[in-house]
Amino acid sequence: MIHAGSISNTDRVEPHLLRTFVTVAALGSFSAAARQLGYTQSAVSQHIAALEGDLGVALLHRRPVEPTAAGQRLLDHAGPILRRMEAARADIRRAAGEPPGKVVLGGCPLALAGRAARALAEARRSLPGLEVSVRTAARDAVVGGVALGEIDLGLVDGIVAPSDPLRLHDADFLATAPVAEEPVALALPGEHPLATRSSVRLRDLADANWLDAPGIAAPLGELRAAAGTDDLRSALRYEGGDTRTLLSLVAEGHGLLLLPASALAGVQGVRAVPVSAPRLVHRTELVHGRTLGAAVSALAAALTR
Amino acid sequence: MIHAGSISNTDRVEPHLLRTFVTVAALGSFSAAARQLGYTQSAVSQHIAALEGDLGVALLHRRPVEPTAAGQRLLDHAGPILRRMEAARADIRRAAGEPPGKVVLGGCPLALAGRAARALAEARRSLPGLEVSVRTAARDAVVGGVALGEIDLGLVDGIVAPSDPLRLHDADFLATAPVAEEPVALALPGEHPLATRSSVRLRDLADANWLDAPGIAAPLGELRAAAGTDDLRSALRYEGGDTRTLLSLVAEGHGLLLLPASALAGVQGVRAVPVSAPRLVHRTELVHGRTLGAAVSALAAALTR
DNA sequence: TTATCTTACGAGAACCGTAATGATG
DNA sequence: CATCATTACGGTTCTCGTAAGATAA
Repeated sequence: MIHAGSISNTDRVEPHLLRTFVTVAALGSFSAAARQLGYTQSAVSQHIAALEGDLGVALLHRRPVEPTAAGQRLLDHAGPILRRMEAARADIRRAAGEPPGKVVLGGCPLALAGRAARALAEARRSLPGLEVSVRTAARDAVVGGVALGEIDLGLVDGIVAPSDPLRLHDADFLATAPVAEEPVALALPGEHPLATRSSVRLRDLADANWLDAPGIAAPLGELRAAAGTDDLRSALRYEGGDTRTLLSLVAEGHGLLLLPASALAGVQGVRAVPVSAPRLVHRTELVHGRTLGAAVSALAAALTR
Repeated sequence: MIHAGSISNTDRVEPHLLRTFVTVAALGSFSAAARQLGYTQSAVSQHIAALEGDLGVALLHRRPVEPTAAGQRLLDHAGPILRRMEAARADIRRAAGEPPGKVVLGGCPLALAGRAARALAEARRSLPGLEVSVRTAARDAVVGGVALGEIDLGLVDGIVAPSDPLRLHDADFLATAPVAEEPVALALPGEHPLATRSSVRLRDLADANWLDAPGIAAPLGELRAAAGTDDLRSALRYEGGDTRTLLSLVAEGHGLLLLPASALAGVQGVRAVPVSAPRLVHRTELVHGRTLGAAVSALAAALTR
C-alpha cells in the first residue's frame, strides 16, 4: 500500500503546460503551437515561462526553437505522462459506462490473420448477436488504442525467446494473455543461395541485407535484442501494413525477413528456411483493459483458447 | 516521432487533484487528508467534487469513504502518474545541475554484498577523491530512489530464467545494465530431509513451507512466475532487510528459501542444494538515470566490469 | 449530539487575450 | 522590416478558506 505521505508536491507542472511544451517542441515554434492548440502566442509563451520558472531551468533554446538538454529529458517523460492520463480517463469510462454490445478487435497483421481469424469466426458463430469491428495496425498503435479504450481487444505479436513475454511499452497497466507461439523462419527469394539449406543460424547472416518492416514484422532493433546479434543492417524499409506487398518485396530479393513459419506457407516465390539458432519463436499475445464487459470477455476467451 | 496533434485535451485532471484523491483514498477520510495535505476539509471536498464532475463518475463512496470501481481504476493510475511527474523533475535536475562529487549507491542486500562490495573497493582505490554513500533497501525502493534522483546508482536483483532481464515496475525510463548472473540454490536447515540431496526440482517442493522475504529474496509471487509453479505457500514472512537474520530463520527451520549460491557459502546451520529445474539464475542489474556525471559513470563502469 | 462531508460565498490568485515592446535574421 | 518571442495590463475565471448547512452514526 502507498503511504499517503509518500507523494509530495508535484504541483505547478500541470498537464496543459506539458501539452503546450510537447507541441512547441514538436513544431519548433511558439506561434505554430499556439495555432494548433487554439491559444494565443502570448499564452504559449506564458506556459513555457511558467514551466521554466517552476523547474528553474531553460527548457527551450529560442531561434531556432529547440529543446535544451533539460527540455529533452522533460520531453521523454511528458508523452508517457500525458498518454497515461488519457488511459486513466479511458479506464474510468470502461469501469463506469455499461459495456457496449459492439466489440473492436485490433491487431498486428500477423497476429490477426490465420489462427485468430479462425477463432474469431468460431466465436461469432457461438455469439450470434455480437457486432465486431476488426482493424490492423502496428504494435504500438494497437497497444495505444487499447490503452485509450478505442480497441477492446488487441492482438500483438513479436519475436522472442521461447516462453518469454512480449515487451510492450507503456502497457504496465494493461492485462496480457499469451495466445500462441510458433516457430520462426527466414523468408528468402526462391533463387537465393541459402534457399536450399535445411536450416540457418542468425549469426551466419550478420552481413546479409534485411528488410525492415516495423508495421508487420519485428522491428530490426527488437530482432537484434532477441537474437543477441548486434549488427543487422537494413537496406530497404517497408512502412506499410500489407503483408502481401511485403512478401512480394522478399520474393523480388529486396532483403531477408524473419516471420512466423505459417505466414510463409505456400507463398509464391518465397522460400522459408527454419532458423536453428538462437532459439526464437513468434509469439502472439492478447492485450486488454482490466475491466471487461461480457461480450468482450467471451471473445477474449475464444481467442486465447 | 509523436505528432503534436496526437495529444488531446487531458486538462482538468490536474495533479494536485490526483494527489488529494490518492490521499483521501489512502486515509479513508476527507478531513484526515486535509490535515495531512495542509488544506481545509472544504478544499478537499471541492477537489474530489471537481474530479468527479470532470470525469462524470463517482470516485468515492462516503461514510465510509472507499473508492468506487471507477475510483479504484483511477487509483491504479494516479500513483504511477504522480511518481513519474516527480521522476521528470528529478531527471531535469540531473540534466541541469552540475554533477555532484558525492555518489549515492543504493542496492538490495544480496546485490550489494560480495561482488559489488569488492568492485566498489577497487573503484574507490582508483578514484581517491570519490565520496560515496551506500544504502540497502528493497527493490522497489531502490528503483524509486533512482527515479527520484535520491540514488545515483542502484543495484537490484531477482530470480529469472537465464539471460532474462529483470522485470522492474515503473522503470521504463531508466537505463539498466546487467552486472552478474549466478546459480540459485535452495536454502535448507542442516537437518532437513532434503539437505543431503545433490539437487532438487522446484516442482517437487509444491507443498513445502517457504519463507517470504520480499525485502531480500525474490518475493514469492515473482518466484511463482519464474518457476511456472502456481502454488508456493508461505508460513512466515520476514519484512526486514538483514540477510543474517533471514538466514538464521532458515537455519531454525522456519521455511525454505531460494537464494544465490554464493550467499549461502559457509553459513552456519544452513545447507545449500542446487536447483536442477526449472533453470533459474540470480541476476543482478545496475539501474541509473540516463544522464550520468563523470564520477557516477566511472563507478558504474567499475560495477559492470 | 458529534464527527464528517457538502454547499454558499467572497477575497485573492491564476489564466489567457489584447496590445505594446523587444530581438533576430 | 518582417517574423517571432516576450512583457504589460486587465477582465474573467478558478481556487481555497470561512462559515453555515446537511447527514449519518
